[in-house]
Amino acid sequence: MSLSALQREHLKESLLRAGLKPTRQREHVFAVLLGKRDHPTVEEVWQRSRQGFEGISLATVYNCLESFVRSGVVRQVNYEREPTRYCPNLAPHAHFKDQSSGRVYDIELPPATLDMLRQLLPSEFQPEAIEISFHGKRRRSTGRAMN
Amino acid sequence: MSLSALQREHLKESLLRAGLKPTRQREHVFAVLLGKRDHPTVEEVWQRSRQGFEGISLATVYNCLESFVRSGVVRQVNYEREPTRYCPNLAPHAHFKDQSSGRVYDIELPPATLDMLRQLLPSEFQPEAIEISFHGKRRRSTGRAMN
DNA sequence: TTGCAATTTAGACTCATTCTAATTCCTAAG
DNA sequence: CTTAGGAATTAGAATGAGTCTAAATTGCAA
Repeated sequence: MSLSALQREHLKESLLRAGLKPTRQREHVFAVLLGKRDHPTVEEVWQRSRQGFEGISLATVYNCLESFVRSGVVRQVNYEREPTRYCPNLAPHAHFKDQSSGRVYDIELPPATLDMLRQLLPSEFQPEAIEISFHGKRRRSTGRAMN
Repeated sequence: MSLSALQREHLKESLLRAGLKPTRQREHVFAVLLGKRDHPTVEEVWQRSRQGFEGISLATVYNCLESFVRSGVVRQVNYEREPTRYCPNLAPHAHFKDQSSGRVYDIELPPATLDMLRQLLPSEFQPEAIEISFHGKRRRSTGRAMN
């Protein structure tokens, strides 16, 4: 439930590079985010953060998450107009939302796929981000558990 | 600014298939949507609809747009948490949002691309929709105007 | 120590969207 | 031509995720 030295260092550097300070709250919220590989909403991050950080405020959790996004250590995930979710997986990936459970899964994305998508753009479009999201149903798996 | 017989028929059928009624308001709002090939917000659709339909209410515009989405004649486009936009282009396509102007462009999507994306999913995931959105900057074009 | 700028905080506020309850509209039956 | 009933429309209230504000706190550097 707490950061490794490496993770702490990574966070610190990323924040500083963005002109932000590594604070107790930010370290704690980041640890919470890494502690469970799902895609929690702000509210969920807040609930989890309060265990281990007495009295941290919702506003602070909003601020922390925004600072993570600004410093590039976390991604935002939006589905329709539901509450924004946060994702500490930095590798390029898409998202799949299972409409029965509401859960969001990461789908690995080969670099070639991104390249191919970029090629679809007329040359005057310069993409800075590509977002790919599926939604549908997830059948009972035949293989082993995932996530 | 008004529907062709074909378009009117298409709308009517689609609504009926979804168990909804073709009404004056729905026809008008649909015509407004087809009348300009951009990606208007509800508020924008409302403003446009009031010219030509005295006193149509915002709630009705919300209802109409929802009925179009439910009957499959229009797509929703969401960027971050900005107001939802609506898109009458039914061909498979991605969206590109120009962060300087705020404008959203349609990017044509070859069927092969969608197939390739579907292949990335483990077999237990059954997608019903795939959404691809770019955002970035659009340079001064070297070619002819687009849209 | 002191000063200062960033951060945290509680609570007020915003605003897109949804809900509610009353009216209006259509259609089909009598 | 009425009438009944269900859907659609409407104005306005309610919701709720997210943002803003202003005051208190923190942590660092002079």
